[in-house]
Amino acid sequence: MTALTSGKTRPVRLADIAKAAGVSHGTASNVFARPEIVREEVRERVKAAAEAMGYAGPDPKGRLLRAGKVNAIGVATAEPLSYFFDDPFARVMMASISQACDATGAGISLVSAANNEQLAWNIQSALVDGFIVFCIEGGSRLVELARERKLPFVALDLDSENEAVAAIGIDNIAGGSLAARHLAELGHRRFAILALESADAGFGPVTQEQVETSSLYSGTRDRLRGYFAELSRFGIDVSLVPIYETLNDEETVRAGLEHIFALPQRPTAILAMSDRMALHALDWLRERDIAVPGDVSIVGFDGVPEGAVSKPPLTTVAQPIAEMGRLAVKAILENDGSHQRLLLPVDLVVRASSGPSPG
Amino acid sequence: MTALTSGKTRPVRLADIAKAAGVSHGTASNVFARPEIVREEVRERVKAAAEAMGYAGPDPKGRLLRAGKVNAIGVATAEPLSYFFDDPFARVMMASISQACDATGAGISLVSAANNEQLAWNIQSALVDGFIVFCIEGGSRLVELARERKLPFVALDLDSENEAVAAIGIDNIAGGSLAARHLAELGHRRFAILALESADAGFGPVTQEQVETSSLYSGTRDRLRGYFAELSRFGIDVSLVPIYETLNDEETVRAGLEHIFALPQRPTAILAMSDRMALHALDWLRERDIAVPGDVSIVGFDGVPEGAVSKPPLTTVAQPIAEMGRLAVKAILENDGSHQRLLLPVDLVVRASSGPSPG
DNA sequence: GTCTATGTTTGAATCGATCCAAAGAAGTTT
DNA sequence: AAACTTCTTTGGATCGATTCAAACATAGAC
Repeated sequence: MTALTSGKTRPVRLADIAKAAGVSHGTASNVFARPEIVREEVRERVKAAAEAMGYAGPDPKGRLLRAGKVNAIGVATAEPLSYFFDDPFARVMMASISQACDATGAGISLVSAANNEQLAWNIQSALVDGFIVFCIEGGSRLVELARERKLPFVALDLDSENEAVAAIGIDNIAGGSLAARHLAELGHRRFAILALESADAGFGPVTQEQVETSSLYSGTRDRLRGYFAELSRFGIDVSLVPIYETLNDEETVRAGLEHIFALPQRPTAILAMSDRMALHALDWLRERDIAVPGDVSIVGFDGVPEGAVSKPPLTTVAQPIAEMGRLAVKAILENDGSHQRLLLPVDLVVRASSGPSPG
Repeated sequence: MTALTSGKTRPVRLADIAKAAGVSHGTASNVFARPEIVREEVRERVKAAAEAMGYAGPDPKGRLLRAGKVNAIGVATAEPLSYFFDDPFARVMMASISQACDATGAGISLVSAANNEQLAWNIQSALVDGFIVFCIEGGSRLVELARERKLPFVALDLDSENEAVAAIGIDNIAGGSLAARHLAELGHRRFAILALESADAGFGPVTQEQVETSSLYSGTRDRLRGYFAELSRFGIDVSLVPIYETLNDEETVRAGLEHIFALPQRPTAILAMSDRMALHALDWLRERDIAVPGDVSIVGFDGVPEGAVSKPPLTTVAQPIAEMGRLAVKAILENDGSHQRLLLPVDLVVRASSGPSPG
């Protein structure tokens, strides 16, 4: 019934309907933006013209340029886009970020890319008011790219050593201590550590020195410092504690456990630097009928919801993920030019995966 | 070292650096867009000026207006934003959509809103080249809103009866038949059905007629038709099969099971219209020591990955989720003005939650 | 009949880029 | 020396809106 609804290309601009209705484009704009200041008769005439010509309303592209604000924040990662939907930690974080955005009416743009070149372009051309950067891996380059846009931005996790970038992170050292103390107090003395990466794309057994010297991932380093500081306090010789770095996926976690449990001294307690690793470890242990926490206790890190329903439920160091998401969104939207670095506290959540040492 | 990096507002435009470098704005633009056609000496001069003035590169806002294309697709839902990260089906779908986007270099904008008014505005002002609409609930309004933008768009799930909108869906009738036949062939004769909504925000026991007459959710209706067509074929009186509608959440699923198992004739087989419901049902049954599939068999719908690792693994009707995501993205990006309605086939995936009838 | 207050409408300026036809420069042929 | 290439650069037009000071109407006050 309406005219030309099925026309292929349909470049009807505000100016067109203004002309058709016999008013200036200024008035036509007001009809949509502030209808109350336009005389009713004129308003109806313009609306009728718009309807007749199949005008879809003011094009946001035009408005955007004038207004300057996009009203959307970009969430960037160097991982593929699907990371946001696959990784448990990312999902919880995104859920909290999206709640904060919903509350303020801001949209979310996901930014990422298959390769590095694409990533640069995607960040440079993202239509956003600011960036929240997940710097899980290869963070430094991502942060640099985001910085170059000169938009408000905040890094999640303080992996970047660069003091000049705004960041929201957690106290990794305290978190490590919390986990280690819990197990030590339960009487454990033989430990093994499932670590996150300390250098790009590396996995396998490493030493404390290697982690300390590879400056790229301060999160890994600090959690380890927390573990070791506490274990030393209990008189444990940390130089004998095996550390196995994984890629935070099932395959390398399993490889790590094979390695650890092939050592002469089997551990009674495992410190995992992520819940994801801990959950994979739980599977591996169950398959081998190694009782948790009867034979081996395990403590994760992150506090993802999956940990609450695993078999057994996972003792873990919980990050205030919801709080972090909220603060990140706030930092972007209420940006005042200052860039602060926030260190949030973590919490030990004791569930059933940790118990007294069998010894 | 660099000039005014910390200035509060910093409106450096391309024209500014052009003037500073003593070239026309056209040339300055070329330095960034097609550097190879600019003489090296000039190029360096412009770049130096940009650097000195703290120019972050061409503002995408400006480029956008000229180019017309945003290079991003919007994914819209009437649920809160966090739906994308919480719901298993949505997550798998989003993962496949994001893979398709990654492959083509397109970005993703998440569109949603707390209330209906916000939703309208968010859709009207979203900077996207097209919409993929998740019309799980309240689909019709959402579809209408997206239509009004007159951008390419495609609805996921054919819940909208409106033949004029492009949509990608699955053969719900065939899917229902597949599930029902599988159980009937295993000897089951006493069935119960956990249904999705057939009318807005409704849950509780319903009759076949109620589902048939509430036209809002054709997905629910068609799955039911598939179930009943097949059960009738096996001589089962479908008017005696209890149907309980849930909100697809734990609470209402549990309420549904309480209801169903309080009936005089306990079922030996449950047909669930979503994996999410089926998984909650599995929990409920385990808590009551009702053996699956010993006492009761259950078949889900969707084919989410969680179903493969549940206890026991879930027999289900798998949707080609990855394929749907890919096709949806393709439909937006290669939009040729035509709107097609695609009906994709589904697959029965037999796992351990279904077995011979105990009778 | 002039003045003022109030309510509408106008049209130029602006947002920040890209595109392109035409002009200019420098080097080759004829 | 004129004609023809080839390579660079220029500056105006354009994308689609919003904003705002000024112009214009209309009505009521004096």
